[in-house]
Amino acid sequence: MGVAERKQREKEARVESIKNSAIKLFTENGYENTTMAEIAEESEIAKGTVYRFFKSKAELIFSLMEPLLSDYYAQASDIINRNEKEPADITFAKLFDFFFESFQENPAPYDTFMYYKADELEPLFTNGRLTRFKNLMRMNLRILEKLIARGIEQKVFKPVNPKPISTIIWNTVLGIMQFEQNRTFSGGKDYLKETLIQAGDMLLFGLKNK
Amino acid sequence: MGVAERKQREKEARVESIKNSAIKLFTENGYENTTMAEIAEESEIAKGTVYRFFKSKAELIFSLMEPLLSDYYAQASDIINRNEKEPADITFAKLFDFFFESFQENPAPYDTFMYYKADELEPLFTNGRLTRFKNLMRMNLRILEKLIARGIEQKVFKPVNPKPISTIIWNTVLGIMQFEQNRTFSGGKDYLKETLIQAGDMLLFGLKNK
Amino acid sequence: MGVAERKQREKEARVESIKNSAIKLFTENGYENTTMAEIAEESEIAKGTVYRFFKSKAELIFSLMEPLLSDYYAQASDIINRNEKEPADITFAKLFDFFFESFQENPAPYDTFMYYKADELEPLFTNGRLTRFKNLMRMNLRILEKLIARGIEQKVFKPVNPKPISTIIWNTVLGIMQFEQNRTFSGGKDYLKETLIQAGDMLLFGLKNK
Amino acid sequence: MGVAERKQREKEARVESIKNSAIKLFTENGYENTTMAEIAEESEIAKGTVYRFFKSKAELIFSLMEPLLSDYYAQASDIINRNEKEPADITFAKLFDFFFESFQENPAPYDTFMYYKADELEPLFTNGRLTRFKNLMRMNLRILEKLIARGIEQKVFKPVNPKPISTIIWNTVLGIMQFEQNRTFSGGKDYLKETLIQAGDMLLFGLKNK
DNA sequence: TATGAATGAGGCTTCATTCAT
DNA sequence: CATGAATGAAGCCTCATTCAT
Repeated sequence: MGVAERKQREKEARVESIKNSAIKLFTENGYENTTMAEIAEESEIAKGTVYRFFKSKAELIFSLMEPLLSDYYAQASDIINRNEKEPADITFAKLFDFFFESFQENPAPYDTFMYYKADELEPLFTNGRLTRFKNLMRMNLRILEKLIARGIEQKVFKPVNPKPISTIIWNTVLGIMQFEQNRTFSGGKDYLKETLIQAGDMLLFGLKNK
Repeated sequence: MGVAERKQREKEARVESIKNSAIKLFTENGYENTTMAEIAEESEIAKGTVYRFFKSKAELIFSLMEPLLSDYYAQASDIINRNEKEPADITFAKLFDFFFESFQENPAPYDTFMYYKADELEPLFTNGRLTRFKNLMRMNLRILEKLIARGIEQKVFKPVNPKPISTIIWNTVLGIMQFEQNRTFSGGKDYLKETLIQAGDMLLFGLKNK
Repeated sequence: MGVAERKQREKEARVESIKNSAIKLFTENGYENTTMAEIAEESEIAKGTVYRFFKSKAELIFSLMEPLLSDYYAQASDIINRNEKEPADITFAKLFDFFFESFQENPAPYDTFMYYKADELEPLFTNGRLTRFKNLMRMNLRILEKLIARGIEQKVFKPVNPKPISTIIWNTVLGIMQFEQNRTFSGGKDYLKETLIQAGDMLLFGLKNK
Repeated sequence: MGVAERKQREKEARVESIKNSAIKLFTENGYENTTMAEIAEESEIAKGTVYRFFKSKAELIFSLMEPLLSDYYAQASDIINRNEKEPADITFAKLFDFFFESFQENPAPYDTFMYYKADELEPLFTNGRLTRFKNLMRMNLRILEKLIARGIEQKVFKPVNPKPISTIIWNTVLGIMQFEQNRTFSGGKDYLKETLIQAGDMLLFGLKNK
């Protein structure tokens, strides 16, 4: 007994390796321009083996995106719900920091996530997955709306409409990440960190009352 | 007399029809998930006819994206250069209004443009097209940087680094549009206009000195 | 009356022009690599007009090949039948000269003829055309066999089997022409005339008794 | 142990099978009139499988033609260089026998080779392949020229120009083979062997001094 | 009658997925 | 379980032919 555990560990290592290869290649070339053969080769395992762990290419990308949204929701709602009395701008800053840190720690999957517009997921995912995915996305928006609404109630934020504002925030961040992904435009230098922090400041500044 | 003109008009109508079908389908399903056959069918013409007007699928999407960036640059640089003495926040507001209006007038091609990250264009475009495309993108960023730098000099804007800020602005806008494109998330109601205007205000507010 | 004739002349000029363009292009690029559009453009007439004169691409190449074989047969059988008493080697030399001269006068269509192996004509031609074409080819071989048989009877030629020998002769000539067609192999210099004459001499020499 | 070997054998069998199907169909219908789907079906494998072994249709026909020319050159130059002192007519006879025997042993690929005029290869092959192919063809001609020149020096052959004569020889042989390929003309009976031997005799006879 | 735009069948090729070993 | 060869559906594009003007 120890064999089973080793097997288990090896299996997990394999899954991890496949995911990493997929993230790398999806990020570099896009979902459609990445073949399962390339992912397999990058992982140094056989094509057939990839299918042991992921029923399809769609399943594979889904398995990269789902936990990201899911975990983020768990953590974000925790931050927001745990500090109900705290001024919303402080909570907001915490939320932003959390996002930024978890991105810095493990940036790869974010790219994959950003890669897709929900519309393109439609032909890709079976109905169940698509629904789950969209729900997660909506939940993440709602929790942010909740925080903004709270800030307004606390008179910490201006009396804005929380729905569009949550969209602005969410997409400012994603847009920047997507954009900075290719040095092409920014002229080679990596401004991602600086840009994200500035964006956080600007957003918070724009929200604050007075 | 008039036959040639009518022919010309019909040809243009067809080109327009193909472009519209392409925009619709690319927006709905993405570039890779749209076939030339579908575009032809949507335009109610034969597959071969599409190729009379667009040498390839890549040529087709390029012809949707290029004029957008190109026209926008022309107009934006005009706005920015024509008002050198004007306070930058005023010019900024004009720029934003211009963007918003031209988007409202003809929103379709914007979707297609937003669809693509430059990385994905690489396998798609021949080198010449890719270079042209990237250049246009960079030019649009630069003109915005120029305006921000001017505002800083005028003490109208805070002393920020114009490079990341121009990226923030550009992507806030694009991110919102991309996102609002699917009602799914916003719950069906169209917040696009409201969101964009709010975003413009927030950005400007975040930039302004005092 | 004059108008009709001019029309007729114009029509014939057009047909001639199309044929010449076809010969040129078929020779340069092969039948499959030549499009009807190219032929039309080379002739400076519209694609549709080509179809006024030639029902199909196959009809067009057929109309280039058929008269060649047909005329050659007419002339060759005339030469052979008119000189029944003459020593066969003399007649053979006449035949060869005739071929060589008519080739020199108007070499283009020969290329087209040589271009095709009969097997490839099968998918190309309707049954009637194919039969006619093969018959012509066979008739040309038979008339040559007849001359050889006569020479043997006259003791002017060795007692060979006329069937294979007629094939050798026919194909030596065609083979050389096909080959010399591209300078590539012969190193740029045009040896066609010299080669054909030498070949005629060799063939005759090989046939002669003593 | 043995599994790898069997796999290897099976793979080779498949490649062989594809090549044979290709030869058969190219010979019967020509390169352009043969589809990859037909080749696959003839080999009783899936279309995609053909592409495991041959990157493209052009690669497939190239792989049929190249070794033929290449091997022939190797053997022919060996025969010619090994017997420098021998009378050239004897060497010539050996060369002809060798050709005839290797053709009898494995006639199929010769058909494919004969099928193409160099001009038609141009749009087909990438520059590297085309160059290699033309070089091989030229090398084969040169070695024959060398033998003829030697025979002239030895006073065994008439003082002819070796260049056109080598062309005559090469094409007499190819022409006959190409022609006899379709029974159509010869009336069903197979005269190929007889014809080739006769041709060899005639050519040698035509060359010999005295 | 001449034109050339429109048509759509069909070819080559790729690649997600299956399956025998 | 792992492997990678085999499969065949599906996409892009060409071009012979038709047809409206």
